[in-house]
Amino acid sequence: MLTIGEFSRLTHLSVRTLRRYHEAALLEPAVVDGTTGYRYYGVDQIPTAQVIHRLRELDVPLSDVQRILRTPDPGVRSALVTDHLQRLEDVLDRTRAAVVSLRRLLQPDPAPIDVELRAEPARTVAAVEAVVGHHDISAWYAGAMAELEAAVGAAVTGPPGGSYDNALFEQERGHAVVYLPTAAPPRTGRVHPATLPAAELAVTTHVGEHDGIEVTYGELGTWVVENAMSVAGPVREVYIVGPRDTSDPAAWRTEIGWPVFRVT
Amino acid sequence: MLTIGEFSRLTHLSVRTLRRYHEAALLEPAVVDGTTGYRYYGVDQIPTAQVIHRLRELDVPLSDVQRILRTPDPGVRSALVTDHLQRLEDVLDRTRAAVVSLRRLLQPDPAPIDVELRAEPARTVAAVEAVVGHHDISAWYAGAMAELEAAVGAAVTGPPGGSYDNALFEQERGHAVVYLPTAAPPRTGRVHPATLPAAELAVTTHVGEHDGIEVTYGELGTWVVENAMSVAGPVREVYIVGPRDTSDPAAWRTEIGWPVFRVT
DNA sequence: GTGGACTCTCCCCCGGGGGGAGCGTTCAGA
DNA sequence: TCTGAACGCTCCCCCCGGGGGAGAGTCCAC
Repeated sequence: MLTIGEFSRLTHLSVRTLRRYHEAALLEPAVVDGTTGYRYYGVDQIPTAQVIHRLRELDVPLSDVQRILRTPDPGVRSALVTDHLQRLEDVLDRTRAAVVSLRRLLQPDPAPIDVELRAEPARTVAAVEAVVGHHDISAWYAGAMAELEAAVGAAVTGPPGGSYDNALFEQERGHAVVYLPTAAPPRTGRVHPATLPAAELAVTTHVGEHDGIEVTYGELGTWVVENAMSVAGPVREVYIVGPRDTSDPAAWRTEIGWPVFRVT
Repeated sequence: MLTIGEFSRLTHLSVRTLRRYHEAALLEPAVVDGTTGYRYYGVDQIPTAQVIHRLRELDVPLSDVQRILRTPDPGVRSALVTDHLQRLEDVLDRTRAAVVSLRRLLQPDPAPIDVELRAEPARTVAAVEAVVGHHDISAWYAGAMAELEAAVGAAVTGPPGGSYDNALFEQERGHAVVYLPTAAPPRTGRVHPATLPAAELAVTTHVGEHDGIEVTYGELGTWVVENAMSVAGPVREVYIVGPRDTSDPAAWRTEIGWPVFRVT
């Protein structure tokens, strides 16, 4: 039996943190003295403590750590861990994107953007839609687009696009639509016909990988306001040239269209 | 002038967060109506908002964001940013280390470790010591060891080593010593003679890169307890084979010695 | 038996947000 | 010109995963 201090020295977890883990039923001392409240740990709890320590270093929430520890089947358990490692990869991607954006933002010479005002008629397309979290977008997009391409096949009549609720960016969660234009939209699985409403769009083209796209959004937003307009409705993107066309990100072209209306 | 809602849509920052940034004097609205308290933002504040957004995505604390924004000189500013990116790299390293440890911990078949009980006599070495943070250790170690090697030169009589306070791991901050053994320890810069006290050490050898070393610590700790002993004093490491000897991490050998005493 | 090290609980603090109540303001359409 | 919806305001409490410190009780070796 080890006192909490000894256990702390052996696991490199602070005494405070150990108490917290006890309270959270994450790592219960082998024995708790009923009268003094003293916690005593067993040597066999060291590996568990270490697993917790590592998982916490990977920013796995305590609740998930608990779920992982309570999973007896090692296969299932390592699947849970792998899952978190995947999430870590996603975080890494976002970090990379933020770095690219930041570099572009801190660039002293921002080239002015070309914005075109365009009246877009309503049109019906093959779409997949969902309420999705900001951070899950790219994974969701990949799945949805794959399904769309399978359903539409060669009947595609233009580049793919998407429509994204502003709430998606403001509250991390919102409605998203991705679509492929086609003459007769099928209805299979998540794919179904959908109508993009007519709108007056302020359109600009983002060149290059998606990582810096938020900066272009900002520039477009500035343009909109400076031209005495206001935004109305979800932003639209059209992937004129994308990863399906070329693997060279520098050649990618993304049209960003923000529905606007004239103020005054 | 933009209302907070409009500004929110344009910058993809939530209204709540914008108010928070105002409160923190991070991003003050261009105009605040004195009677209604309504916040109004200027179009020219969009780039600033975006910079903040990206920095926050990189987990830069608001206080540091503020410092960066208030730095007028673009050179100094980008230096601050680069600094944070460096810190990000360090986080990444720790993440990688945690992943390695985790894989080793979840391995079903942990080979038993060899532990030797050794009475180490006191000895005087050339040392550099400091109170450092857990996360700054590797950088500090690199600098200290470079200084040591420059001071001692060819008079080295054995592999380098270190002694690390337990507080370093428990409270993220503690006393650390790195040393090179030599007959006549010099006194230059941070380098000075120091005496490693005699101790009874439980010694084991960690093979491979340092990333998984915490696991070996745990195994050593288990051994210590199972052999009716208790730890006393800072842990010692001796870098028998390290990056100065070979660039192949798999060949590295690190002796870990934990001062122990027998418990009845 | 005593002193110092250790441990206990309890409360408040941090950062960076989110949810919601309750109320005031704006503005476009009737 | 009125009115109601949408929007804005402040205020309070919540989340996570810890840290600091007070004040009191406990353990153990000398």
